[in-house]
Amino acid sequence: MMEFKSNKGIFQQIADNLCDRILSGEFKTGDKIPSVREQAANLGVNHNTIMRSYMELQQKDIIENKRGVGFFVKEDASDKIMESRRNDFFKQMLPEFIHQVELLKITKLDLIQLLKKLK
Amino acid sequence: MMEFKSNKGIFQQIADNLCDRILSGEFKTGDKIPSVREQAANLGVNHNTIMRSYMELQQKDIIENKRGVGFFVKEDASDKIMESRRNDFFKQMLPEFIHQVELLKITKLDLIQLLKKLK
Amino acid sequence: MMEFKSNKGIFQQIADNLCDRILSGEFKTGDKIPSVREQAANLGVNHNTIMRSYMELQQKDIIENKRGVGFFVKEDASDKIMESRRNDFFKQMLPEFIHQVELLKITKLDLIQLLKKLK
Amino acid sequence: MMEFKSNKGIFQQIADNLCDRILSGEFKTGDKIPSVREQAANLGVNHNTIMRSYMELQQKDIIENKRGVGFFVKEDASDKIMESRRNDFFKQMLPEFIHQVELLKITKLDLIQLLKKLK
DNA sequence: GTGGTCTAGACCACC
DNA sequence: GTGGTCTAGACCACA
Repeated sequence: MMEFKSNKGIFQQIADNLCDRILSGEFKTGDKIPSVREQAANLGVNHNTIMRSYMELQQKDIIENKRGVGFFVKEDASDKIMESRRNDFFKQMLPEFIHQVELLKITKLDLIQLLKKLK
Repeated sequence: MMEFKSNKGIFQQIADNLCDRILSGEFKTGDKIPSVREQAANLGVNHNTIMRSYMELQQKDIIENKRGVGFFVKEDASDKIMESRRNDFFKQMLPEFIHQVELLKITKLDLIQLLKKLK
Repeated sequence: MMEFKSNKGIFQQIADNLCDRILSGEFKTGDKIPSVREQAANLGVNHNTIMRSYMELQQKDIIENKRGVGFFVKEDASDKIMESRRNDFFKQMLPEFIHQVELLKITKLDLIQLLKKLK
Repeated sequence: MMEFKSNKGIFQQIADNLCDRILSGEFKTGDKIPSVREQAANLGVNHNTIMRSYMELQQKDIIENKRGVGFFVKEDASDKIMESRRNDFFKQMLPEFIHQVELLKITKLDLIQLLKKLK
């Protein structure tokens, strides 16, 4: 089973979670990831939902399918994941973050203080 | 016209945008904001969508409706907006931001450099 | 209703068919194509199947979605379709064709005769 | 090892490949073809898949099984393959080919040029 | 056993 | 009204 947030699609969260596990080293290049239906059972989710996650990751060249055998982690999967996340961060999160900081009139110093504390 | 992001509802983005303009001082207490239909034409959006934005803001006590006349900015609107944004920022955005920074292995120094440049 | 071949996925055939109709000029840039559920009813197919067709075409930049309104033909859709088909032809069909011709020991002259007759 | 296309079954491609080699004269009437397990190792494929290829060819009277010894090329195998291919070519490939050529608006002259170059 | 596709039907957010 | 997601369950081809 797995807990799902309501703001993102379940299939997205499953894909993200798998990426996390690849980044953490749990799955490495060439490793077989859980089969669609096995994963569906694990997470208590319909197999179509898993399928969609896997298709998405396949399109992003993170996993590949060996017919009749299963899905496997592709070479450089970690790099691709990191790159994609970096992209999201710099193009979406960071600008919004800056925008909010400015609107809230949080000064540069305040912000740096804030970040120091929290890390 | 206005560009809309795909991750948030259009009505949300319109409401947010109006709040931004209130915070910036473009609209002050007692000012009339654009009529629903005018706004709809400006933004190239169905008027029902504008209506929903305005209703949302009315519920948050940021604007009020004078029937047959239009919507007007309420007293202390800026404060209410700021308070709500602060809340969102510290409870949602900041934690997520920190999380991403850590995942991407962006160092404290990198981050501070980044923020200095961009502001 | 629509007749489907068994060798290709239904969703593929539906996407292809829509492309054909774009190429034929039935749908032009900016036109709204039938809504997912309307199309589903038209073709006697589940709406998920139509959805998949449309998603595929959206990814290929042939159609786009206006939220809450429907799917619309994008600019240069015809060009993109033609390019994609050309690609398929030269990278898949033509080589296989040549291969078969050689195996069957059909001479250049025979072949040209054949093509002249049939066109 | 061998590269497999995704549009046809692997077992099909293996059978086709073997036929190609028979046509080319690499295997003649009475020759023993590679054993199932040897072939499986060569192609990096499950032996069941090879088995299915061989069964298919056996049914078409192209090879035969001598129990405990192996599979052997039958008499007139080449002729049977050729006949079957001719059939496929004229009933399926050629019409589709013509259809695509017309869709892509490739002129008769272009086509002939193309075929001259490639052969 | 593996993926892949399709259906029927539900529920949701958004316009 | 529009798309978008999910479920449950079925069926198929392929390895």
